[in-house]
Amino acid sequence: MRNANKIIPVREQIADQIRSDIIAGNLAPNEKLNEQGLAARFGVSRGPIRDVLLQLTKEGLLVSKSNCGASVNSVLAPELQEVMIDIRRKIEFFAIKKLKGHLNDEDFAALDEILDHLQASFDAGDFTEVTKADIDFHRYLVLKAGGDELVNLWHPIVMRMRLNYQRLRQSADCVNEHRAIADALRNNDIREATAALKANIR
Amino acid sequence: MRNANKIIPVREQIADQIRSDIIAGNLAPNEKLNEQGLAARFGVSRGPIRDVLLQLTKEGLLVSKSNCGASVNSVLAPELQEVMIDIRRKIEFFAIKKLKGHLNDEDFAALDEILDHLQASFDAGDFTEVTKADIDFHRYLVLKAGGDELVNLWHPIVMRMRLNYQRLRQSADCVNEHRAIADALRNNDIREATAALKANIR
DNA sequence: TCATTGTCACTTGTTAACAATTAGACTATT
DNA sequence: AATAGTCTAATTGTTAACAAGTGACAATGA
Repeated sequence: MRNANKIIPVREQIADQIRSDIIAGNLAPNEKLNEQGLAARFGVSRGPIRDVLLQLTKEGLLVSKSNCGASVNSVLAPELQEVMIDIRRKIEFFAIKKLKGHLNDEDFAALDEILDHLQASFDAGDFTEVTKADIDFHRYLVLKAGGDELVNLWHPIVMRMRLNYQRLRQSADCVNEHRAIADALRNNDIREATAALKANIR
Repeated sequence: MRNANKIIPVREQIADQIRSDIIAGNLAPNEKLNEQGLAARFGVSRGPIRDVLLQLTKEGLLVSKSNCGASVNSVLAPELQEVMIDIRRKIEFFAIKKLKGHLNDEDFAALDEILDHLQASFDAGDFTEVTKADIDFHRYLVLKAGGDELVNLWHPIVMRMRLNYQRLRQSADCVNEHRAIADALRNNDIREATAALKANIR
């Protein structure tokens, strides 16, 4: 049983919020982020804000030039996008291969919960939440297979990809694709799971 | 012609120094880093130090728990090490494929300079410098092919790999392997360059 | 007119003091 | 003696003031 009421540091909460804003499109590419503006918005001083901007810059969501502040990164060149997709597939293929036969009922319950949330968000038309649930689903598998270490490598890639197709492909297939992955995992059918993942990550 | 005397921000200099310390083994895995100790050492306040620790944590060199500080990360599980190698090869293969026919004399001069430095450092027995030159060589190609964007993805992986085989494989082959890569690129022989890279990245 | 220089508001970088949290030692109790 | 509880010192998290850098615009001079 994992810790139920986990504590989330201030800096993580702010980072999540800004990530959401970028995914939701509230912050357009090349838009500049003002430190004291953000500080006022979140009711903290500039210190933690600076921490967050540094983190998001390291993740590739922002770009920052010395003495000039941080702004939202623009889309990747198509060729780099391809490389990112390749790498992300490699990581997640590794994850499901490693997890074959090691997922228990608790894991599937957690995945189902995420899928339900995904479905509900999609029905409600809340595409920001759809994206978050989508990411949560994949993160669960990556975390289980490779721990924080692998998540730290994987996460920036996903966020960078998300930045690219802003809200382009939020079709109804999204839910089905993830259900297909979960079902294949439940059946221990790695070939099918890999195929489903490959179809989903693009 | 690119800017000759480029300015390096304080925070980058400190980060580089700490990275070197970790690579050189002056900072052992699990060793804790004290903020005000580092602040005193570099003659700055704790602010910039915190920035650096955050950065290095995002790079995977350090791990930090809330309110408990940062410490040097330990080695990767072998299976994750394999994944890292795969990903790094993917990135660098992409780089040389893209660079085929696009490297000019200036590029080769820069690579030769790095190789000379590598050779000299190896002869002098300065293995920390050898490692840096090694990384510089690869970084040059990755940067040229994919820009900062790709370097940002690639760099943490390399550093994380370095953390693993501390100073294990600093054989004389190191120089030769890199010369082989440079020569193959000069001859526009991608097959050979890829093979040489594959032999070098392991 | 055009280029150069100086000024000014604004933003980021840095610092030092303060608040909150932790780890370790010490004591008291069973 | 072992354990629980409390205290203290050390460390991290946060804040607000100060220093330094940037970009835009006006003034100056050829």
